[in-house]
Amino acid sequence: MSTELNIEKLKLQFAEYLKRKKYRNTQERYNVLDRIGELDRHFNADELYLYMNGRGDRISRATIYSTLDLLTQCGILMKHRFQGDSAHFELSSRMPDHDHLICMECGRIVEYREEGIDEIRDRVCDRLGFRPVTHSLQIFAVCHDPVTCEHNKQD
Amino acid sequence: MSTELNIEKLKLQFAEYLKRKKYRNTQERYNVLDRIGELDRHFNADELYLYMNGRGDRISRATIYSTLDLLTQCGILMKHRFQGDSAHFELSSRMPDHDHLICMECGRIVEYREEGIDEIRDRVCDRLGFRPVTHSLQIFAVCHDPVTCEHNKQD
DNA sequence: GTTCTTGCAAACCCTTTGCACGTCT
DNA sequence: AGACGTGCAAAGGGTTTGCAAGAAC
Repeated sequence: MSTELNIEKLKLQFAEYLKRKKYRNTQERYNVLDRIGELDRHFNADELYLYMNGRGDRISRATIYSTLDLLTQCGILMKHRFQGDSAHFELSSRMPDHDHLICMECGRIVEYREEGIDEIRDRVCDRLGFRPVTHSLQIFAVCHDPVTCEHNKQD
Repeated sequence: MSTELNIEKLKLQFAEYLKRKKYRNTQERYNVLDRIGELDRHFNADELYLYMNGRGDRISRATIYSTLDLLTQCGILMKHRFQGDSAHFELSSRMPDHDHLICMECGRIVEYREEGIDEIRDRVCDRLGFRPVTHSLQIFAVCHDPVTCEHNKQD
């Protein structure tokens, strides 16, 4: 829903970033952001590559990786390293300030927001002499109901 | 200090695990655990490989990876994926229930324990219908004092 | 003696890089 | 025109795997 609408704003934000850093406005870079908006979920570089080429865009992995890097640097994307091999990305604006629960049975990733995490983060940073930037609270858990769990693998 | 002493207990725990799973008691497996105890810090597979071969053990990377996997499965080791490429390991018993702060300037990893994280974890699991197993709260921050920070890179 | 584990090297996956061509400015 | 970005394929780093030799049972 709102994700679709936000993409235009994100493209403006991206354009500003490119301009500020003196990077060029290429069609590929904006295409990548468009397609990410269509996906509307966690993805890794190769999933995006396959999705884009599958739907007719002609884009290389090199460009995908390079653009994901730019989008992460300017804060539009969040880059996560969950258990597996590849890095996962998602739009920061999709669900701001959320964390992840990973089901140890089926690997499903559930997003949640919970009060109190920021306070803990700030307390720790204060105590150790750091300035907080961001955090990642990954909860590893198993479902109470195996049926719900097993059948809801993230696609 | 106490780490050294605990290694014998961990070896017993490892032996029990191997027996239960019908895996064999090999010298290499116990050697790996011994050397991890000596390291007494975060490490990745290759650091352990180099350390062991540097001090005279003859052991292959394949065995290192395989044994790290067993030690993780039986809970003796915790496996982390920080920002970089390789997985990091550490003894669970070295500092139970701690989390990590990663300095975004120099990559240093600071361990901390903070009240309230378990409560958040349990609250989230309760709400989402999961049984909590473990968690990992990574705080990304930058130091107030660049001097303190830059000069304390984790070796 | 049989089966599992090891060591080695090759294979593998994800990601980065070098180079020639194409595109933005 | 010049500089940067792209696509392709090859290289790179971390990890896994296939296979023959060796150790545990």
